[in-house]
Amino acid sequence: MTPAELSAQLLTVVDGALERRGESTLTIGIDDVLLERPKNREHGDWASNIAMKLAKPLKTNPRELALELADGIRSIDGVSSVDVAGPGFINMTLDAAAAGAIAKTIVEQGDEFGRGNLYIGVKIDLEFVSANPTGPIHLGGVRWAAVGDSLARIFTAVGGIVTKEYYFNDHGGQIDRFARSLLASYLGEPTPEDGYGGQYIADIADRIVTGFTGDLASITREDQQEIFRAMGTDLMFGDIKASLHDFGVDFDVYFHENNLHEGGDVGRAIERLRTAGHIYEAEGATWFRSTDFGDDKDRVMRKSDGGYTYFLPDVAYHVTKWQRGFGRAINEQGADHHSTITRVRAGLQALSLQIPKGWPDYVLHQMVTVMRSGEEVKLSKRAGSYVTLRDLIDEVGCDATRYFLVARKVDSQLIFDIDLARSQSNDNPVYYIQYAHARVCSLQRQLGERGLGWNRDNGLAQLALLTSNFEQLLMVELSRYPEMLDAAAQNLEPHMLAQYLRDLATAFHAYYNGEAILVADDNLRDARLNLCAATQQVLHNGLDLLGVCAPEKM
RNA sequence: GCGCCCGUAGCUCAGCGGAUAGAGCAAUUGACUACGGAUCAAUAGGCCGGGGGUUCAAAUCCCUCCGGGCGCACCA
Repeated sequence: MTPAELSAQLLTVVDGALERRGESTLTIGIDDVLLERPKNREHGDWASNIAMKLAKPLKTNPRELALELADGIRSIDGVSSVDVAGPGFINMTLDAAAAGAIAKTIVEQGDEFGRGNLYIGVKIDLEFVSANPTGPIHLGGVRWAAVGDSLARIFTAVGGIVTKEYYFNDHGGQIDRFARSLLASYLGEPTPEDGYGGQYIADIADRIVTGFTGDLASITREDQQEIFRAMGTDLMFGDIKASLHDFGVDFDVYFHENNLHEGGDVGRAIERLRTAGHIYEAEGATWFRSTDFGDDKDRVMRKSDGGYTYFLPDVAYHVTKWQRGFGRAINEQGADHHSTITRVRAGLQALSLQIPKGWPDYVLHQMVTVMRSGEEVKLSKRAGSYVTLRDLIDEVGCDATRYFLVARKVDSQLIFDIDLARSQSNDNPVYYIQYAHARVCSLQRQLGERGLGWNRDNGLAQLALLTSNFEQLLMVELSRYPEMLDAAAQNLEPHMLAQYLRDLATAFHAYYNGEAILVADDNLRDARLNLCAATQQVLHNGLDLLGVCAPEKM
């Protein structure tokens, strides 16, 4: 019996009770019949607070109503006992066969288990990382990469058609500063006042000098700077892409800001705003009257020097997303850019393109504090102090880094202690989860070595033998997987998956230590092996959505 | 000053309307000559930042104050 089936049955019982009371105005939907997993095992497999919710509108005592509903629930097939507890909770326990059915479902559905239809057919654009190619990708960007990529995988698992997109900012002041810094390094000049420092600048400059086929020394400084700009961003971007790839993160679309300028999107957007009367000239600049759309002050769109601020290209960029047919667009970005949200949405509204008001969605994540030797490392490209993705892959490892970064809620500031991550990487919960998976694999290997077999079909028929407390707890965890995945997708919170997998691994390790799996009794052994296989499958499916591997041996 | 986010065990974090607030690390103590101890079991550790409210029920929702982070550019 699946949670949804129980929920539907419960609804019928509640409807019956309402009918008996001649209550016709009160309609109860499937969502109102709240089923929850009690934290305490003594409260059964499932609990409902529906009696407490209905007591008031029905002008009755919650306990009385609960007792009445409990009578109806007792007759549901697969429910073995029902109790009323506390102020009116209805606690239900399933019989062993009904509970064991989850293992059968998982083994039969395999890789498909947990896939849902929450976002079936929905085209989703997920933009993340989008770091400027002015330096190596650092810890903040790695957090985006881990979270964004997992989110993309989760969306896909619940039916979404996902495009992972990277907005490549190869235009504007930051890039100029980067180019000037490279040039200065080449010429042996000190780093410009507002430029970037760090060893990587010298490295990139060297690579440009080596790679450039013409005679750098004989061209003008302007031309030199242009060379360093073009080749520098290419090299830097290549490095970023390569380290992300090694981290298991690849994008479907790399959108270059330059295309917006060259393709005329920016110009068209500004004309459309002008025609609609949303812009004005003042102090030599062109302004957007964003206060008409909820912003707290008007914004400059075109600077007095003729260049655009980032704002207009951003809006034009989102217009292309809309025009590319993404009913859902989600941008992941650092909390330090949160003020762009109002502006981008305001700009899109002003264009009158029938774009919904709350479009696009944002996932903001708080900043990462890096600790090393007990002290905070101030991250700064300019000062050249940072921890790069490459460092993390080399020193901590992909799986541990990904798990650590995705296991936290995005809106909590997190502290990344390099020494801890490196020296105690074995304490990372990811190994605990992977170990659970490897243990099941080991059991299956053991079978052969002991000359035992595993009759899967018999195991599926014997699931009612799984009656121990360990087994019951493990099955409860397993059955939570689909609903947990939906919740993670709905709330844009992949950390729920990371937490879940740890809980599942805990339930498995406890079982493994508490009961022998490879027992002499064929029926019991087959049934237990099926439960282990189900666990292995869910661990595998879940880890895959985190971009973490599920090893057979460790 | 205004806006967004966060204050939960010594540390890092879950829980976000339900029944005794959870986990990992750190501390203390145990476990089968073993299906891999990268494990398990147990003890100890909390006025869930303070104060008001809403509710049958608040760590969770609302208000307020106090702490911390991040924004508030003709930077991105």
